Amino acid sequence: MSEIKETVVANNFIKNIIDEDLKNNKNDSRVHTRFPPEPNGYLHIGHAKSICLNFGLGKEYNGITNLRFDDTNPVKEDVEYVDSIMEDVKWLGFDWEDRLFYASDYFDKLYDFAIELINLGLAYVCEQTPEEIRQFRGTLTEPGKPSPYRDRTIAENLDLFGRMKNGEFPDGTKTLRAKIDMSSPNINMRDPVVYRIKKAHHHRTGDKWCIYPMYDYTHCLSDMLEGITHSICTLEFEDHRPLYDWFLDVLKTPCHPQQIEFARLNINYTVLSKRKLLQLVQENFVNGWDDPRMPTISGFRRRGYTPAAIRDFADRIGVTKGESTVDYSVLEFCIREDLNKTALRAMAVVNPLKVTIENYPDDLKDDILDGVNNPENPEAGTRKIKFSKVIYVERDDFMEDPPKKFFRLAPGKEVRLRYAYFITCKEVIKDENGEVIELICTYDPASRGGNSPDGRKVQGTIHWVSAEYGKTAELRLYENLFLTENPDIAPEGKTFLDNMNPDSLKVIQAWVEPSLLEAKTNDKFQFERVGYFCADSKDSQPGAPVFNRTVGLRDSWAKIAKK
RNA sequence: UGGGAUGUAGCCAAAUGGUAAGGCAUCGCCCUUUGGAGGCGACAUGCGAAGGUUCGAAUCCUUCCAUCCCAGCCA
Repeated sequence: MSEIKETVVANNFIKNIIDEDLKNNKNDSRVHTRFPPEPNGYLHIGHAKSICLNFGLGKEYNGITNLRFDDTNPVKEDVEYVDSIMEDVKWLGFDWEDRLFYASDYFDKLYDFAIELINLGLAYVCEQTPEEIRQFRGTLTEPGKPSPYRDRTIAENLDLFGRMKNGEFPDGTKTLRAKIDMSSPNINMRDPVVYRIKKAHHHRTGDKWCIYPMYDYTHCLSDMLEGITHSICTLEFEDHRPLYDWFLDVLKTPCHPQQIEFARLNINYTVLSKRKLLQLVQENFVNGWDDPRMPTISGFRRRGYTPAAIRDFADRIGVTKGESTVDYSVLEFCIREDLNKTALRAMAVVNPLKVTIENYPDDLKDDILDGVNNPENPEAGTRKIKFSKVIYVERDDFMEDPPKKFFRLAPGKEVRLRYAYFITCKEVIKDENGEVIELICTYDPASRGGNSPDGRKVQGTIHWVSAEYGKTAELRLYENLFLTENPDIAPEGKTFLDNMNPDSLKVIQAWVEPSLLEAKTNDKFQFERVGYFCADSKDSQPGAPVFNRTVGLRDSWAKIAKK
């Protein structure tokens, strides 16, 4: 039985904090985290980092982790997104058990806390327009000025807030604001808005509410209500922490979760911003959120990445407070490492060149050879592959005038056809344009299986597909979606869209071993010497799979050839 | 030019006053019926800079520099 390998996660500053808390018996030595996505888009690899962190901490410290949708802005949120988020978290291998929550579950309680805030004299109903609020807020270097509505009586505030809730006022005409400090150097503390009026239909609460609480107010209280001990978020919320703490300090609450911020993930050649990903989808630069070129979890899934590879990636990149950009090669390493051990091998010729073996008998049928399914795993067994007089080999595996270290086919050179025979190139046939269209070779019948009884060595082994028994299948060859390391850097007047790679998708017909036509959706293969491929989950038909290139194989010949 | 953070190799990232882990990438060599995989080796007299404290500093102190975030009724 093969155990799921749980890599020992490296230490990080958050674990150091938790270790310290545990030593001091803080939170009764409980560890309770949460993953709090807003359902306004699909999850991407950056969220995967956060999911692995939060659920990983829960698991490692014998604690628990909630899934909570931060759904306080109905105009941006949708059930399509909540469904996809749950699917993605599950697929990554994490389980929130019975702890699926929504911030909207707490709207009643949040409303009561707002009343408490008013009664404490710490919140007021403000009637400034958004523009006025902005002007009164001051700037980074100048303090703000108090709103003229700041000193209403508690009774008046209670009345007005109740009427806001009852829908008596149009959108945007009034807000509930916390009364904190208009001259704070931290702009978040300059009387932040706590509730706004939005007569919008909410995906869960329907039309029950027309006032919705803001993030800062909602998040800390939701954490508190769930008994979260460590509330982990990204760096941009660092400035919000004083506000997070303020609500919890001022209100009567049984516990006070600790907000800890870490740096969000960046990867070169990719864009990880929900806004930009949404734009790519809406403006049809890609074919949906799960387009295999997208850095979304669903995109990686469809591309052929595995949950284990993504978890491994999250472990390798670490967790810190320093902004950083991870090299894409780390991701590729993780998926290759996983697939190398698990993917079945097969042969596929991406760019075919016809080879006729002139001394192969015309009437020889059922020349059946054995191929190893996975050299990394003997239990994967072997398969039968039919050989024939005419085959296809990779066009790149032939050079008419090869350089010194080219170990493949060339006039007069002998190579091994994987699992089959040694062949020697005798003649090169060209069309009227001088294009090579066929090779005439001879084979050595004694080298059947790939070894010659006289012990002679060949330098190269190439893959092939029988022209008689092979089939064709659609391959989708993916490249990076962006051409530049940081797609966000664009000249004046240009945007990240101008940095897109026009060749990020190439669709070709390849010759494949016949058994590949029976591939099921999501089946993963290594096409030997080519790369890892996965049967597409959407466009494959029974008997007619479409293969997505997950990642190419490392290609050290390409490096030599470049020199 | 207010406030909050961060600087360790090409890219990530450990170190908690005791003499710079590890991974990716790169470069050698070995092995190989995948130019894959695997194995072995190389890769920071140096921790943003300059001063200082100390027997001893990436870690402590001072000053400086660079980068990121914040002025939504978004999260």
